[in-house]
Amino acid sequence: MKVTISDVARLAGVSTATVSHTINNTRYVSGETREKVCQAIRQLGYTPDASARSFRTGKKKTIGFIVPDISNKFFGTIIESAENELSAQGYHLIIANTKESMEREETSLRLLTAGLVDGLLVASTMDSFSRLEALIPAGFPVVLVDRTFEDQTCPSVSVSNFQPIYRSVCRLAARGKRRVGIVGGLPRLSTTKERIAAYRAAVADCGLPQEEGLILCGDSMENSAPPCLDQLLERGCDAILVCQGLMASVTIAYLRGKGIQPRRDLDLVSFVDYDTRAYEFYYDQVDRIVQPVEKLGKTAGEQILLRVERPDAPVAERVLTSVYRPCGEEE
Amino acid sequence: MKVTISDVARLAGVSTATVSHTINNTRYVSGETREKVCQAIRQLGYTPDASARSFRTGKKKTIGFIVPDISNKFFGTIIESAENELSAQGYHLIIANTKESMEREETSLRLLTAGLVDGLLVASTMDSFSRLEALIPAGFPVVLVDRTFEDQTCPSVSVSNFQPIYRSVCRLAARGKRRVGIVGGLPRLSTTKERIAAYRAAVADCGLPQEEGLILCGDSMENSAPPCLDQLLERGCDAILVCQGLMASVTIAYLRGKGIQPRRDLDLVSFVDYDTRAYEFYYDQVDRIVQPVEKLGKTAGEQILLRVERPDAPVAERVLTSVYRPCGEEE
DNA sequence: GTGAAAGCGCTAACAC
DNA sequence: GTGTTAGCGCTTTCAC
Repeated sequence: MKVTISDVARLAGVSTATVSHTINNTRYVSGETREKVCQAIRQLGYTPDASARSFRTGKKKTIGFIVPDISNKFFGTIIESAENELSAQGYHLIIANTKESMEREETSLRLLTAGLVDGLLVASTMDSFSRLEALIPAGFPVVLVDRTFEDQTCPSVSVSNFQPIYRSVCRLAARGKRRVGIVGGLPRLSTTKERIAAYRAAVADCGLPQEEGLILCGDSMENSAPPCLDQLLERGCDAILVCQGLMASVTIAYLRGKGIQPRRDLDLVSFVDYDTRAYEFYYDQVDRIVQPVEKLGKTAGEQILLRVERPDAPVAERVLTSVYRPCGEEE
Repeated sequence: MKVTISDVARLAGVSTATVSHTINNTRYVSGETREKVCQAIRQLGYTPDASARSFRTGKKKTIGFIVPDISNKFFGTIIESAENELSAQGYHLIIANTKESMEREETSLRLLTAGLVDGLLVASTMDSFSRLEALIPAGFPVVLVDRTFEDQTCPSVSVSNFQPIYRSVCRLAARGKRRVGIVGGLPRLSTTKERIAAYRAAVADCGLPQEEGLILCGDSMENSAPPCLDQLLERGCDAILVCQGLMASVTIAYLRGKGIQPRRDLDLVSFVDYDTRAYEFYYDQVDRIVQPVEKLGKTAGEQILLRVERPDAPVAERVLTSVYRPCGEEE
């Protein structure tokens, strides 16, 4: 049978209150008593039951993370560093994978907010904040990760998109490129929208042709890049921006399959999920936009814990900066 | 304030028992009563509290997964398909990342088995089964994933290693390669040991030189491949097997950086985490060993649910088969 | 066909 | 410095 706190109390000859307090260091216990209790605990092999405890206290010591695609290294890395942060504070991480489906996200939101977790990290695939908000109980701690909304009312941690994209287009123009195409992720996502906006601004400012046909979107999953690339090539692009790490890796391999070599045949700007540098193919032949992925996860972890512990803390929108690293330039 | 089952009962004018039974379909409730209850639930916006429920029933509807490296796509994919399987049955997934540290695995085991989850999936980094077993309460449902132990007493789901490695060495020998090197993962892991054993057998059977210096191990993380490769090249290898997906990706990029091209300069056999085919670099120039990654995750999910629901089911060791796909051969 | 009520194991007033 | 005890919200016997 299961060993309970009363078994320990009985064996140690004290009350359950004392046992509880010794375990949790929540009021003074004399050295002698403490010893008896620890002794009894060891002897019985007692472990406090986590679900009884969280039922009683209302604290689950668990954070949920709703992710669009766990098998994508970008999110894998974010999860990893968030988990680091959380486990250091004694919290656990529950994962829900949506595969970029709004329905799946709805289900997960409903499930996780029903007393399963203390707070929620969400890299949302929703097309509007209201749809998300509707599923979150009032006052429930939530932090948006990577993807934001213009009208959001909860804190977020994301990455700056404007500057690196804008700069990269300028540099392409300076190199004499004229037909610059762009491949975005899912059109409804803030990341995609911001990146395309930055591209539009730069194209206009640099005096490049503003053709809607050079702006294409995939679905943020890996297999969506090739059809976009085919179209852009057909439309005579001499440079292409790929705005998502996974799609960018596929791009390089796909172009190679067609005998197209970066730099020689086509200038490429690609988002990289993280900075492997030397071990990456053509790392010296494509302009790269490096996102602070680890930092994103770590900050997300910090922020959600902050909100869980102090729900009335001011709502912050943290924006981390990505780095633009043109090929051939070190550091 | 929080809405409880008694609030619903009061508003509907029935007992809490009836409310509970209506929600859970656990005994007959007349259409009329059911209607009143549902009405009240809707009106109050009631959601049963998950932690109260799991406290009461002892069922958490949650499975833990102890993983060596979430940011590795191999495990990301396994997690994804396991989560699919679990969420379809109304279960959640808690992740713990060990980063191949035995201490971290110990902590996670202790934490997760203390009433947090109904069962555990473990891709263990332990050097012995006994060390793992010592931390698992008797009768606690556990399924080992990917990595097994000779003396294990719990069920496992893993991948066959012998045949593809053996065949690949034979084929290298047939192509006239003589100095075949191998790069394994962490030496203590079953996967590494099995792969090296298969390599040894094949080398002996094919009459190739049996040199211990051609057998090198990394740490199963991505940056460990290059030093091994340098050594093998120095020792004059004309073919190399890389026994781990992540290390294999790095290998290809690393060799390119050194101007070494697969097939032309060096034959390469590499584990691939999953079968992207066309979108992969040099997919047509390296022999590949494709592991059934999705299947591994799915089966792991199925197996742990089986054990959670019927703890006395026979202990099965499921071994899935990897496919050996020599370059240039379709299908 | 439905209700009353006893807990699940723990924490935290409150009492001494 | 320690003990008593009332619940947390739910499920589930047992009774009618």
